[in-house]
Amino acid sequence: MREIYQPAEVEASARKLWESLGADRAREDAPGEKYYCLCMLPYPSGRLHMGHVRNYTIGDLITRYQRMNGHNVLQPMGWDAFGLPAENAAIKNKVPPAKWTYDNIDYMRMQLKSLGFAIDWEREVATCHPKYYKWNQWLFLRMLEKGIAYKTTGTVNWDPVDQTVLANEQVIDGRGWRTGALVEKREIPMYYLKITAYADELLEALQHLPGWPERVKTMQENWIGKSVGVEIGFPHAGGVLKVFTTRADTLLGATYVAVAAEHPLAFKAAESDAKVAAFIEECRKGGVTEAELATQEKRGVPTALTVKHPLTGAELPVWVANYVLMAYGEGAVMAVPAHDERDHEFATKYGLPIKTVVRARDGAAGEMQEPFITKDGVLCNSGKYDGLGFEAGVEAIAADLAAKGLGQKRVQYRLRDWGISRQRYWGCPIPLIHCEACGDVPVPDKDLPVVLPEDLAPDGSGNPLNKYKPFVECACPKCGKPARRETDTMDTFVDSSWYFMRYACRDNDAAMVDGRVDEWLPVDQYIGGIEHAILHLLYSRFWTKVMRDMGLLKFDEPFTRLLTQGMVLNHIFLRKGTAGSLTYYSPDEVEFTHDADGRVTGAVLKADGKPVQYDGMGTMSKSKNNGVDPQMLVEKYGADTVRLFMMFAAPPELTLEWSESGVEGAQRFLKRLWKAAYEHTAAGKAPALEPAALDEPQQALRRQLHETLAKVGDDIGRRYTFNTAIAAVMELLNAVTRAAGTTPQDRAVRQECLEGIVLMLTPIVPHAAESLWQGLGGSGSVMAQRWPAADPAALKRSTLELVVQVNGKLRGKIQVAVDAPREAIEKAALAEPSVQPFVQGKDVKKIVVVPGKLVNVVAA
RNA sequence: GCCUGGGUGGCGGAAUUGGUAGACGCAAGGGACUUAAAAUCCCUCGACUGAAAGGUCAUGCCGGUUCGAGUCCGGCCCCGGGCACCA
Repeated sequence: MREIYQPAEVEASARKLWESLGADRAREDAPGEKYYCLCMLPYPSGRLHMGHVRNYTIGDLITRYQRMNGHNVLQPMGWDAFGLPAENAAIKNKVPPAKWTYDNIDYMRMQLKSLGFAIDWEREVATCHPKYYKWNQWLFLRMLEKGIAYKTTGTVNWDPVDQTVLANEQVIDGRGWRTGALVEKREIPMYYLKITAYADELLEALQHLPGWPERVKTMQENWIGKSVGVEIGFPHAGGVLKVFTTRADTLLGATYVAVAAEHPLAFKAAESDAKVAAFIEECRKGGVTEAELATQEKRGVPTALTVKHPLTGAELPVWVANYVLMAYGEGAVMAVPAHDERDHEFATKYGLPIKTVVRARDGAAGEMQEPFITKDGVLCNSGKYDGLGFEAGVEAIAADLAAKGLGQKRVQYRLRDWGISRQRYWGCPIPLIHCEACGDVPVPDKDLPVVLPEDLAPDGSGNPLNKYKPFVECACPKCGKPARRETDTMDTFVDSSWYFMRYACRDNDAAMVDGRVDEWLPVDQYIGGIEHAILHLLYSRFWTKVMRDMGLLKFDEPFTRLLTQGMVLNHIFLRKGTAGSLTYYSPDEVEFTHDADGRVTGAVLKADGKPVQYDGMGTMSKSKNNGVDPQMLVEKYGADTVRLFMMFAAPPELTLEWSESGVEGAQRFLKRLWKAAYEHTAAGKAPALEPAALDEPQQALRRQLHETLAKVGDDIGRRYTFNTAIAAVMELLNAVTRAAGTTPQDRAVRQECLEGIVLMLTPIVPHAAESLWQGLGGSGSVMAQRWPAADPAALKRSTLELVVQVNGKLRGKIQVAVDAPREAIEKAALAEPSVQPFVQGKDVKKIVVVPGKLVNVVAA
């Protein structure tokens, strides 16, 4: 081996070796149990950023670790290649999205290769490729046949100036991003997938995913939002108004009902009431996001309509209110101001009656403050229901309602069906044809894929497919008459809901999936950003179950274990344009300004010296222009240093604020390791290790090696705390460097230590490990080596150190035999000179002994 | 607003099941080597106090449980992530 560590040379030769060995190819017939290690596929935004490096380094680390443990590992890679940023780039640079996307893929593939990830590139998939998205279309048609896909209307953001639908991201402070026009809600026809039909299974199956983080399961559980309640009918002149409530017990406290602005009753009221009509119109302003709806001021208008209380027959006024969401339940609520926070706020604001029907239990502590929302009370002012608790109250009232045909218990989910229609060009075409005579006609399977023309360039004013006759104009597959092709494309979440299956059978043009999918899947380890905790992961789970029910595959859940990587954050700087548009500036185009005391006062753009707005920390992304390209670092330090630094910076699940400081430390460590190995091998071949012949310091060093092997195996294999694994290896190297002995057994122990260090680091810094392994005299590629196991014999020790506390404060340490009895430990602790002053003259009340850890003397 | 995480030295972080707070690394300061610089090596490095040994305080804030709390409980503050058309 060379005297000096030269990353560029080391990395090039390692990659050449691995390529010649075909080391990264995954073969179905290779020995070892299969292990599918998958990272979320990147959007080809142009360049990798540090979030990608973190994600894929974790995946590569696990891949290589599992290979060393004898598994036959598949690690593929692909491109989530449809989506909005390509259209934005097209508008800005006048390049067709396809060219922009394919160029980006080429560059980013090169970047991934330069980082040395052990990816099987022969399985690469790009979702914008017709051979891929053909199967989106094929499965969509199967879903249509089964009624899982259906058509109805949905609400979108409408830019009245550009006459186009806007993504939520394109709505800034309620205005269109390009026109600055106030955005409106608009109802348009869309295709939906019936994910709600799987709500129960999606919820229940979370119980059987022990390899998923609790927080992700909790988030999905709350997202699905199962609630058990009662659907209650309020009769009125034109029929019955249905509401859903989980608090049917409070029905006698209902003093009005409120409906959403999009509710049929609201429209009916508006026919003869200009104020109601104006309010509905007012509610149409603004965007459609839940965050926007939930934070707006609660407002409403009364209508002339009333409904009858289903039990008392009393007339209750109907209000139209913006806090009632059409998308949840029935789009209408019974309002019980005394026992619901939102109803209370609304009733107080508009002077509506508040009737208390729940009081605290007799003898229960706590004051009765309004609104009294606890379920732990008893009914009052409710006639025959007085005295009942929550559950008994619900049961009794539900039974009486059922008898009248005005109520039934049912389950309500917060989860809504998945709208997949997008009024956008750069996506997978929805395979339908609209015929005046035959209606919506599915494209026959033989005509799939419906290929997206790749040379169109959007200009921001809507989907260019609409104006492109060769695409739009077609013959009806049923009657042959001229017809119009659907120009909406699919949500890109469709593309990413099954890509991990296609890696197993990418070469099969005759079927979406084949038997190899059941061989490789489910994914053993999935790794990706926490931002996908709900949507992507839920859609993939749903999609898998749909395919299972169609007999296309045999598993129920796509991802057995999930590691949610923390976001890599960076500063965000922006300027607001005249029409409300935002321009984001990269942190390296910007400088913070400071006052005389060094405090940050603001930031200016280097180019013009004028202020920019600081928008806090946020995820590295194309849209915020705050991604850091790893390429400079890779070129300067090499891939291994970048990988090591990234893994050492923090545990994988933690959010990370980007900082480059520490990269040099990672490089320094590799140089130190290289130097230690070089100096060791330069002195000739080390003799064989004779464990029985070791002196005390040699034994201690060897024990540290084996303790480190045990810890690092646990940190990587079980805990997934790669930072502490690296720290332990650093400590070991420090100990090896300090032990300067040159006897044959000193050299033998050092050889064992260095080999262990190199093997432990192989998953993290594979290129350097390859050279070091060869240098230390190892045979074959380090890629073929097994993960080193700790030798129990080397771990044995005869004494250990216990901490002595007095009243919980550290006062001393004692050495005791491993098998020392409790009495001896207590005696030694009390006799310890540094402990003496704190117990002298005091009454020792109790001595707590935690075996192997500490002694705590309780004295007063 | 709702759901879900996080907050520990100058900085990234460690402390795995309630048991030594600050491992490992960065930055900084001092020293060695060098004509010099870089690189490398050695030492110091939470705050206050003390000549030292040591002592006291300290894990966002307030309170609680416990022999013992960064870790558990209650209440707040701040910062991320998601909220269904960014991916």
